[in-house]
Amino acid sequence: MTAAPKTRRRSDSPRLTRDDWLDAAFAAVVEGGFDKVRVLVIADALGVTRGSFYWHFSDHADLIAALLARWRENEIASDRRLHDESTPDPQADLERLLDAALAHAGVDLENMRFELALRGLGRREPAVAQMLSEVDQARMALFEHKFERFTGNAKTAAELATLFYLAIVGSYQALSRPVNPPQLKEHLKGVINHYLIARQ
Amino acid sequence: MTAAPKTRRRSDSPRLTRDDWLDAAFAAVVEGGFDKVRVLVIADALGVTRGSFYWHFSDHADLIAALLARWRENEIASDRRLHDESTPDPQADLERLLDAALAHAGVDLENMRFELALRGLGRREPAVAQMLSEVDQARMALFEHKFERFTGNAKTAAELATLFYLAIVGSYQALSRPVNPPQLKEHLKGVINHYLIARQ
DNA sequence: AATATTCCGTACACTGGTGTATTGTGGAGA
DNA sequence: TCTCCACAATACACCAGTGTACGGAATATT
Repeated sequence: MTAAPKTRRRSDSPRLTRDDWLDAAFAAVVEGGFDKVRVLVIADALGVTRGSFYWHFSDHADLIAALLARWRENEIASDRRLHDESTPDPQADLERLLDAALAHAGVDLENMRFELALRGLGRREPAVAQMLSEVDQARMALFEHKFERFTGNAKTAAELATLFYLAIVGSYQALSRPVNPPQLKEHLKGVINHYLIARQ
Repeated sequence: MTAAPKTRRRSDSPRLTRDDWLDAAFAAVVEGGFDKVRVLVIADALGVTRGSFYWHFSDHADLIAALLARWRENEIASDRRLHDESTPDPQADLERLLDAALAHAGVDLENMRFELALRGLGRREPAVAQMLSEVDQARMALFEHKFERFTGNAKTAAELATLFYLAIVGSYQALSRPVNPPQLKEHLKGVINHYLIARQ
C-alpha cells in the first residue's frame, strides 16, 4: 500500500536532497499557492515522511525562505542574461525581449504561476513585496532601455515600457480570458509598428 | 476581557445580519486572501462567537459562495453604470473610463485587493475562473467600444483596448513598485496623444 | 567487517480550525 | 406581561497540520 512517489526526484538515489524538497515545494506553490504548501502533503508526494523534512529544514518558514531565495537567484541570473544578449538591430532586440517575457506566459507556465503566487504572498509579507519590487524595477529598467534604443526618445520609451511591462504582467492572470498570448503579441507588434510609421 | 468588536456593523443593533458577516469576510479577504478567511477569526472581529455564524450560514463554503455572488452582482452593476454614462466627446468619454478603472487602484484599494485575491482563487477553482472570465470579457468589450469611438479604427481599437486593460490589471499588483497610479495615468495619456497626433 | 554519519520512520504533544447539538437570552408582538 | 422566536453562547467531537524526541536503517569511511 505504500504509494509510489508522485514527484520525481532530481537524483535517482533513494535519499532526498534539500533541492528535491524545494522542487516539490515549488510544484505545490504552482498548483495551490503558498498557503497550500503543507509539509505533510509534500512529504507523501515525495514518498517519504516528515522525518526527512525536518532533517533538511529547520521548520516550515525555512522552506519558504529557501524557496524565495532560489527564485530570486534565478531571476537575477535571467535578467543578466537578457541584458547581455544584445542585437545590433534595435527592433529585433526589442522583440526578443518581448518574446522572452511572453514565453514566461507560454512555455514557462510553471514559473508564471509561481510568480503570481509570489505576488499574492507579497501582499501580506513586506519582505516579499520588497523583493518583488526590486525585480520589477530591474525588469522595467531593461524594458526602458530597449525601448529607448528603439524610439530614441526617453519620454515615449518610458511610456511604452511601463505600458508593455504592465500589460504583460496583467496578461499573466487574465490569460486566455480576454486574450491569449499569440494574440497579445500581435497587438503589441501593432502598437510598435504604429510608432515606427509615425516616426518617419 | 471581552474585547470590543473590531469591525463595525452595518446596523447598530446588537444582533448581526448576514450582510454584516459578509462585510467582515470581505475585509478578511482584503487583508489575507481567501485562504485566510477563518470563521473563528471573523467571529471575534465581530465580537461574537461562531454560534452566530452557523445560524446565518450553513458552513464555510456557503460564506465564500455568498461573497462571490455579491461581488459578481456589484461588478455587473458597475459595468452597466459605466456603459450608460456616456459623453458626446469620445476622448473625454474614454478618459472617464480609464479614470474609473484606475480609481479601482487608487481610492478603491479594498476592491482592488479583493479582486486580486479572487484571481488567486480562480487559479484553483474553475468556477471562479469562469466568473472572472466573464467579467473580463465584459470590461474588455467596454474598453474596445470606447477606443473604437475614439480611434474610429477597429484594429487599433482592439490593440489599444487589450493593451490598456491588461496594463491596468497588471498595475493592480505591481503597484507603486515600477510605477504609481498618477504616473501610469500620464503614460497612458501620452500614448493616447500619440495616436491623436498621428491621425491628423 | 566494524563503525560513524547521514538520512528517514514513528510516536507523541500541541495548536488552530470546523461543524453540531444543545442551551440561553433579549426583544417584538399578542 | 407573557410568550415566542430570532439570534447567540457553550461545550463537545473531530480533523489537519506543525514540531520534537528518539529510534532504526542505509550509506560511507576506516
